Amino acid sequence: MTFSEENYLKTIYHLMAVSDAGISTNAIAEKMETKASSVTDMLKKLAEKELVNYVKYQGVSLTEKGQLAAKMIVRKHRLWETFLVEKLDFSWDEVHDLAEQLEHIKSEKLINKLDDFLGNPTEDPHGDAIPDANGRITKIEKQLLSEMDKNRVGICVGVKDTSSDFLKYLDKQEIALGSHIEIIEKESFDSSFRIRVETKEITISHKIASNLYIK
Amino acid sequence: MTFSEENYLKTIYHLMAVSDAGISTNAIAEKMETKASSVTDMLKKLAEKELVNYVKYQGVSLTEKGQLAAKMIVRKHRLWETFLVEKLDFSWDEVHDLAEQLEHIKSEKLINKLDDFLGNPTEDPHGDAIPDANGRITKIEKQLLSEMDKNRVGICVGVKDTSSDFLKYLDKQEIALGSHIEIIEKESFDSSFRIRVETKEITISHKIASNLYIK
DNA sequence: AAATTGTTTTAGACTAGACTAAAAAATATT
DNA sequence: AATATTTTTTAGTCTAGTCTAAAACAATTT
Repeated sequence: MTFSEENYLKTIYHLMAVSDAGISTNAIAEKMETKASSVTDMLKKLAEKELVNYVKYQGVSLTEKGQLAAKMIVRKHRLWETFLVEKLDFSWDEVHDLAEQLEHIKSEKLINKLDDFLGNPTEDPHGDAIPDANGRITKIEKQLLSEMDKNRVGICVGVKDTSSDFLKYLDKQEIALGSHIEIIEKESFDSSFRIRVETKEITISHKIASNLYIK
Repeated sequence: MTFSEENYLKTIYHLMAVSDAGISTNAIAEKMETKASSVTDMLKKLAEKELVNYVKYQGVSLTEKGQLAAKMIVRKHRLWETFLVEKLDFSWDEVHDLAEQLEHIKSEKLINKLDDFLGNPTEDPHGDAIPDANGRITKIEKQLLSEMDKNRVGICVGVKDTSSDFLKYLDKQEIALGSHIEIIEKESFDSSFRIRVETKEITISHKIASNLYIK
């Protein structure tokens, strides 16, 4: 499988996680910052290889085979991210682009050894689940902070947006995975939140709250 | 720089280490298992980028810029090999192909952090020197076992041939980097060697002896 | 020095993956 | 239901890197 094929599979996989319906050509094109015509070409190729179900004008979905392949790419991506943060001391906002490269290294043995080396983690540094060698995923029950009620408490277990900007903002506010969070007040006017992070009280916007997962 | 460009640079670098004369198109083609015409095309491209000195029909050599680029690729290759053996517990005959992939990951920061993580090694698992971040190489004074006299003793510090077959042979004979070697006898008829490896006495062919570096 | 042999380059073709522009199909609007 | 708009596909072009076959050059032999 080529780099490009792998990137398409991964993108379709991520889009399918959001909406189960057939994924549109345009949605893929937008996410990959490419043109719809390029997507169509690739979809034909992937369909030829039985990695996607593709019917002209009706979008695609992954086949079983495609889904497994995609999960293996996600597995690699998240294991490498974990390696970079845990072992090489990168910060969580730096690792995405590197993992985008590393996820294409071809070797099952390597990734399984890396998995062992890291102690078979089930989550990456952003709180996302790492599929195991068989593609199985340990679901984490989590909730968006924005959907929680006043006075609820919990632990920050993940982020929805993983953009560098957002992650840097969290660092600045000293919000990290594992941080203890308590909802002190919800401001109905602008939907902002007054929360306590460990011992510190801060105000965060609705946008921030809707990108933080709490358990 | 593309993968392909990097592979050409690396190949030229390795060939230059053997003979300082201009490297021939054919030599490159053979080493890379490609055709001479493909090599010519690429040499033009590399010359355009001022990575090689190329004059039609007269072979190539690396420019300063090309040499540094090549060293950085070798640096990455050897650091990844070291990582695979030291941290992930691969054997020394398994790591080459993987490192061929990993050496193309683009990030200075990553490779420097990896270097630190490994404790800034100066040699890889085959005893080859690892260039530092500036391209500087710590020369190891070493000698081919085949060029040493009777009764000399030393430590195995490297291998010339790094093929999987050869390395597996060494494992079988329990010859490793750091092994204590003593030359007991040189057989003039077939140039074979009777040597002691640690406490064990064995006979090795001239071919084996001429691929082992001793200090 | 001419002829033969071997090496290197050129010319032209191919593939993967991307693109633009135009055509076709699907969806939305009146 | 007919039209307008949007989405998707097709057709054709481009680039990087490879290839084959033929031509040009270099080296060797006679």
